[in-house]
Amino acid sequence: MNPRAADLVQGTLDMLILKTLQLEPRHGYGIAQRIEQISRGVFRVNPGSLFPAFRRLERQGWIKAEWRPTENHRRAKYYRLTERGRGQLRTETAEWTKQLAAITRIMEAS
Amino acid sequence: MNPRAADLVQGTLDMLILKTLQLEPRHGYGIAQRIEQISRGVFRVNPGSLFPAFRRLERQGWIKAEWRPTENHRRAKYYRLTERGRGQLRTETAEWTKQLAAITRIMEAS
DNA sequence: GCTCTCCTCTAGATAATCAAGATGACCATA
DNA sequence: TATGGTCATCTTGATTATCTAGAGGAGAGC
Repeated sequence: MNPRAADLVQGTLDMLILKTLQLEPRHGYGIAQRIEQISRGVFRVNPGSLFPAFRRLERQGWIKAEWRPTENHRRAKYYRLTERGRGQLRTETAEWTKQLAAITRIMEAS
Repeated sequence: MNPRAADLVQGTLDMLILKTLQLEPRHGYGIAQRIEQISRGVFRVNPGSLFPAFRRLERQGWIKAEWRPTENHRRAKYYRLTERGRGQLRTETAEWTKQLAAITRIMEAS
């Protein structure tokens, strides 16, 4: 069996997607690629997780999709962060920081 | 509605339980209390998550249970970490560290 | 007797993820 | 023209960790 990429820490995918869109709109495939690259292969996001996440985030009004040609003259659906999406990113980042600190405290308790 | 304790980051409960047992055996209720205390109330582990986790960990041979009286002369099931459990704790800690670094890289990418 | 706290445990629902594809279009090469 | 690679979207079905919302028992204090 191949060395498998780690499963995503459940609950973080939405935050990672929003974060990935913070600077500029991207299409789904590009988002997955970016997460894989920056995580240095630790997270390999699978389409069966990615596309349901897009629908979730769209339904909440945090991202918006638009069909556009890519640089390679192919069609792709570009997602951009809405204003409410930026707010949500801040909220989720704060929550993550809090939980991270809590886990760290437990892991470092002597 | 009361300010609710944050949901556990999914996948970390097993690690937190093993960690809590690292120094000495504890009973289930005590484990939940300790996690809540050290996390300063961020995680409020609920029995419906806790006891299934115990069965999982026991089935894997990572913890072992034994009925014993508490300091208050009540019966309680004390769980202790097995040798294999200590190995598993090391493995999960390493994996968590790796994933944490990956998430941090994504969250800090400019 | 009564209630509070300690402590174990269960049933059912929810929801995020995974595995394993299908589909189609552009592009390079034979 | 045929073929195969890679870009790109999307689906179906299963798994599984968690949550909500309890039940139940037993000692302690009043």
